[in-house]
Amino acid sequence: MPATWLTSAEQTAWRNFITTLPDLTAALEADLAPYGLTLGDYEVLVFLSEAEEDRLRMCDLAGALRLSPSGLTRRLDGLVKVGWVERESSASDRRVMYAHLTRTGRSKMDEAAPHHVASVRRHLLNPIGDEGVQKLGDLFLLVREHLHALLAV
Amino acid sequence: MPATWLTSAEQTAWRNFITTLPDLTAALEADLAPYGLTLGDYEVLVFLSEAEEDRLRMCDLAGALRLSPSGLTRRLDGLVKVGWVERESSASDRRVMYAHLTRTGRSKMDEAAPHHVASVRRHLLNPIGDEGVQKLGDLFLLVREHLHALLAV
DNA sequence: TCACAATCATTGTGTTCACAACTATTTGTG
DNA sequence: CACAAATAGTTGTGAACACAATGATTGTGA
Repeated sequence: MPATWLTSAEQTAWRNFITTLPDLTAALEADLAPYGLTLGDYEVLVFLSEAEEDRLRMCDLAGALRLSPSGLTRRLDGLVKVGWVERESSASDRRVMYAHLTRTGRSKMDEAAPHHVASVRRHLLNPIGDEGVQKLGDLFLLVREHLHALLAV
Repeated sequence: MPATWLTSAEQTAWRNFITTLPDLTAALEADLAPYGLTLGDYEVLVFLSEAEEDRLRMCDLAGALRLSPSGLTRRLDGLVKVGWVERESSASDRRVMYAHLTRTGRSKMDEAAPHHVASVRRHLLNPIGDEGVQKLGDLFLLVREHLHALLAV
């Protein structure tokens, strides 16, 4: 029966988890900074680069990034300014704006991605090893499924 | 040798991890909101409640929270305003201000903590099971050690 | 056909944060 | 003892974000 407090094992697991997270993201952010990208910007480019025709509707992209509509508008402003993303209005629905990865954005991505991947590997995947990677994926898949089940209610 | 891209297992592990994190923190935040606390505020109270004499120097607290000095000042403003934390100047070193958990802050903590613990259990610990909890602690201990080794350089 | 609700993106408004500059205090050094 | 350097905390400025309101467009039902 769930007590009102954490067991010792739960305590250390939870503590290790939340205290490490800020340091991990800071390390990834720092490795990405030399390329003129934040982690948030990079996520935008990733989603666009994997989308059909290198573009996504603003609202879909906002949902994928867990970002508010205005937050996405503002973030895209920066990427548009440097020319890595452009806005395209839809022909079929003139309400929607597409965020479209430009050719230079794609090449910027190609330049930064290997270093970011190396960064992820260095700070997270290598330290936990192959077995840890497998386990990490399993664990957060379970958490993901739980949270999705909540939303469905 | 580390390739420039992730293997399939690495890919899914990493994706599961980063896509789940925002949802997890949002769920924890939502469960804490009814008690008038943000996750950040709660962290402040936790550190203070575990400290010697329920108080910490501002700079130590900022370091523990990975917060800038100004960020901590602002965050404390809110907690001071509702009377859960108070500022105390040190007798021995007149530069330092202590953040001190008040009696009402302590009781607020006692009220909210069980629910927050239940929230952590519900959204993270239960879905991954006892074995998962153990593994989670192990994994992030390794990451933590790696990151700390970096800082030492 | 027309009105009305729903949807999509943008533009204000306020909050929170980090970075930099500043004041106050302590410590180290000649 | 005096003065420079370091440390602690606060205040100002700017960036990034969420929420609410607005403008624009679509589609649905009378």
